[in-house]
Amino acid sequence: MHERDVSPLEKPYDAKEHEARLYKRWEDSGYFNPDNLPPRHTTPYSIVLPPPNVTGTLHCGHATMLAIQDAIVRFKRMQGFKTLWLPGTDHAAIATQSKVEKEISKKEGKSRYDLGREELLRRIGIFAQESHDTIINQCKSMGSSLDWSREAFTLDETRNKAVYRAFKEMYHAGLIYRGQRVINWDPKGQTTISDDEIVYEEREATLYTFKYSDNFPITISTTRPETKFGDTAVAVHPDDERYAAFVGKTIETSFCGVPLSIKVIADRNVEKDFGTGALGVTPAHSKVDEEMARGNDLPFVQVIDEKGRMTVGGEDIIGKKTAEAREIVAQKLRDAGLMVEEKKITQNVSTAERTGAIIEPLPKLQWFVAVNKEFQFPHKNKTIAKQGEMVTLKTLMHRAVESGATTILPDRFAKVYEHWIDNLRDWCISRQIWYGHRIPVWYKEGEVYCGLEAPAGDKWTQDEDTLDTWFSSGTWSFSTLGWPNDTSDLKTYHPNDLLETGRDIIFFWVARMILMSTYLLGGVPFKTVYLHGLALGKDGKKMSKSAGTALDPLEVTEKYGTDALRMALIVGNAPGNDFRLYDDKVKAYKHFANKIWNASRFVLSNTKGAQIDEKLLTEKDVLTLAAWRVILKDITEDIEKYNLHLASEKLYSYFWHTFADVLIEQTKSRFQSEDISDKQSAQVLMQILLEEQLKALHPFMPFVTEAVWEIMHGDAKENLLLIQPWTTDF
RNA sequence: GGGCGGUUAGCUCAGUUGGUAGAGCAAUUCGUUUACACCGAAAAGGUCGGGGGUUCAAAUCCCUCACCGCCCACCA
Repeated sequence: MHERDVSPLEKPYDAKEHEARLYKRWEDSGYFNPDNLPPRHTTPYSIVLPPPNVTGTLHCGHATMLAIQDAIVRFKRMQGFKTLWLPGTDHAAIATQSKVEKEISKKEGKSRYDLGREELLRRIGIFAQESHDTIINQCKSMGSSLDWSREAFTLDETRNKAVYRAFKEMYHAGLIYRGQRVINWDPKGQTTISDDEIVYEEREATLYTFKYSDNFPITISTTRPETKFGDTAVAVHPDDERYAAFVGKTIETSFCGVPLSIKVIADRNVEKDFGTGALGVTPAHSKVDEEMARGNDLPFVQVIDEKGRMTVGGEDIIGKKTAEAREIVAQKLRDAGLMVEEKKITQNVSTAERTGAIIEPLPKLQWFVAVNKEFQFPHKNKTIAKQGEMVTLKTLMHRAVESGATTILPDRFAKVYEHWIDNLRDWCISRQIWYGHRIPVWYKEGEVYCGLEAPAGDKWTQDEDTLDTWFSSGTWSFSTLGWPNDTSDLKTYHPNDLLETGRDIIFFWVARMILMSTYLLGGVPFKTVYLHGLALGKDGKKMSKSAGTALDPLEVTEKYGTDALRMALIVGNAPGNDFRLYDDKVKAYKHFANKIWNASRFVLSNTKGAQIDEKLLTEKDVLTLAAWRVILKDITEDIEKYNLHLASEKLYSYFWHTFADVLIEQTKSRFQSEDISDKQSAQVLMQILLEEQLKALHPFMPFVTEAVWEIMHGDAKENLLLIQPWTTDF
């Protein structure tokens, strides 16, 4: 039996004295790795960490996910599950490259083209490694019980193989294709981006109403007159009698000195009441117009290049940026008496998430994932579809959730997910940046070959582009477990039991993981998706680094302790809802950590040498213990339903207001009592209650509870609170 | 335009299937009798956004309106 020394409890709880030390004890014990857990841990339970981007440091969003996931993982581990929480980081392609590029440009005035591919990648590699190290240490300081022996990186060798295999299988199935499409071009980042990487910003714009020229019978409206050099049609609503006589005709005209051949077409998407009810169709510079063009067999005329400069127009226009050209064109129209009206309107402008640049739709040859293409489901004995059944990727994504194989919490997000899939278009996966997985396709004189290495023979050149970072993170649930190799980890831990992540990346990531897993493995990637909300500042607005409203989680833990921050991130944070994080809230839980510490001191110093035997309990104390266990049962069920916000609050409330305020106060006289059996009973009761509460609190406040436990049970690794069995005597 | 969330004590938020309104923080009064002042006790504070309905009973279910926030679509 461990000889209890309560002297460390004499002063107030100081998180700094214990945290790094205890984390090391946990790590050294090996218990973060499920393979090392005691034999009672048989049934697997798995979570993968959403890999933080190697773009810098940990923010409150990371702290939130770490607090929630670690609480769940510690709970499951104590319950006796063979618990795996697998860590990793994300190379985050465009985010990382643009960050490094920005720095190089600022410090050295050089662009990526000055450095060249190899040198830029070398620099990014250094930056990524530094960020990685910082982030890993920060994850550890949050107390995260991650299995570091299985750490993964989206760009490491194993993940690289997985990405290649995914690409190859989809390529050969015709689900990845190369095609000429109007894509979202980011003129600042000089790359394509997917529809999901667009952020709409409301801005004021001028709606110009005019005619191309005097001989053209229809007046049109646009906010971008400079694109009209690329018009090949005018579209009107089929029921619009004003223009019915022109439909089907092609009119030769000109625009600011450039000849145009305009076909008048009818299309249901045109609003009769907007502007003049007629719209100039620019197939090369608008996705909507592109669709009309394909339906009506219209030619594409590109008039803007990748730098966002004009390639068509007069001397005074060619080479100008679009915004400048717009003014020149408008002035010409005014001068020629063609301008009918100029009106201010507010308009949603598409901007690039990462660079903030206004998106320029351009026709380009790019790689896409076909989400609507039918194919035969290739897997045997799967519940999501029958082998050979005709399905699309969309079908599979739908079925994952509709079938109940994956449950989304809170369930209202299931509707959001379904709606997104319905509207999904082919996913553009090629990027013109250098940091990332190079597209594994090789070309030679019209031949195309898909492979990691060039085929035998000379003159094969690899596709210059890299893959969208979400293509690789889409494989995360299984690439982290060793796929495409048939590993025992994959058999044991896939599908993951839980995916816990921010509600803002349900489309980017959750949906893509479902796509990849249902297609490549034939089943869902995880059984449950738990979406947490955003950590907001005290003002209720999104924290922003540039506005200085971002809380640095490490500064907060420095001040109040990690347990305090973890509690502040969990209590009152209902699934899916945004929540505010502020100093006072964290402070309240620092006080709670101290309360636990002091109450423990009282109990331990008054029960030295006393036995723990429930048979010694008086009738009344039996009832008190039973009342606690009713609450504990409730708490257990809350955690199992992932209602951590309820469980944590109940624990807080019981510990403080029942255990400390009532029971401890009562025992003060009982410990002095002449009635030996009553005194004994009080000692037994208080020890049991303390132990069971420490266990129950451990997932939420691992450090202070482990520190007390250590005083009670010594420092043998088998006695770590980390692996003590969850109380089940309800 | 479509959808979702929110509106509960001064502030920040809980409230699981309808059954007498809860917590933390702040503010008030009192209290340092050996766990803790990073404390305790007491009292105070709400017609649960407005209106209507269902019910013996509504913060909770239904309808409607208002305001705040978010997401999706993209009317040129």
